[in-house]
Amino acid sequence: MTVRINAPDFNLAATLKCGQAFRWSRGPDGWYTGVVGRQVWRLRQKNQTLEWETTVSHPNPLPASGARGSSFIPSPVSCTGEGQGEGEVRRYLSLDRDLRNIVATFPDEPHLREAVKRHWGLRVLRQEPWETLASFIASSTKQIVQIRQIVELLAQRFGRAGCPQPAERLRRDEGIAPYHSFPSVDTIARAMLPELQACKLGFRAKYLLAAARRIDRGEIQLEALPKMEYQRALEELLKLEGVGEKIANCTLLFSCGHDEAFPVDVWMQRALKRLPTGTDFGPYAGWAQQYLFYHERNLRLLPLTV
DNA sequence: TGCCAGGCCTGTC
DNA sequence: GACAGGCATGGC
Repeated sequence: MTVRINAPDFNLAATLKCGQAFRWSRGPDGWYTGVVGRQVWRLRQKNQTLEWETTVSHPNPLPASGARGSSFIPSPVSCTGEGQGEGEVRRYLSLDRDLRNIVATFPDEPHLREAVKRHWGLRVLRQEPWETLASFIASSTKQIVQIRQIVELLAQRFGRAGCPQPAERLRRDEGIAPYHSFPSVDTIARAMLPELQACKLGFRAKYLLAAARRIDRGEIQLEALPKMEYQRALEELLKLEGVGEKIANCTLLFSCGHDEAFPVDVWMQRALKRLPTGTDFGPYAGWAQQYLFYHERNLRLLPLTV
């Protein structure tokens, strides 16, 4: 079943390709396929209408071959939107936010105006905090294509096998692997370092493992971050080895609703040189940042491949 | 083949 | 406090 959602002021492609999420792929039919939680989602935009399809996880999970932990296996008729509300999609894509009001708070600078104009409709996602944190721990001095590869390897090795869409389910019999959810905190916490290193994490493997173990022990409570003041939430994440301000701010912005979080990487350093020193980006600095980041990438003829 | 990548840690000054 | 070097690995 395809659910149709009214989505004004929204740009699906920019939102999924702008470097805040690593698990979305665009098919030749224009559908974007990704894994959100334990579901496979398909999204397609036609003007102001967003089309959404999803799977439903099986009520009695079975182990997946090669994957650690229990699996979620599709029921034979699972590839529908039945039982799912569009509210979940609207929340994930921040369609419940008023983009015009957000952009109205941006500083009136020509370069930022141009970035917003070119990529109008880009929205900051509300992803799952652990997946976001882990993905950005893996991102350190990695190209985005490599981050996507690492995240996929982690999911295949430690995640739960999920439901491919109908057409692909047919091809699965020909050797197409199923989709996998991102591995849980406790699954990574129980992993051995060489297992993580085998996912091409390199020196980042020890940081991911240490973070998972501390979170699993309850020393850092990710679920509390969205409710904390921004500065307090930042300090919590900075307690983790291998997590500096850049990774912490990515986590707070892309998964915890802290709109003021402002990650600065090498691309943002370049973008900021185009703006007056000390520019105040306001309460939605993170949203402005994401427009600037994506615009900078495109100016360098490096549109993010999804 | 060399440079660089959505960084961070550590040692040195 | 500022800065440089090291860290793993692969795309370009």
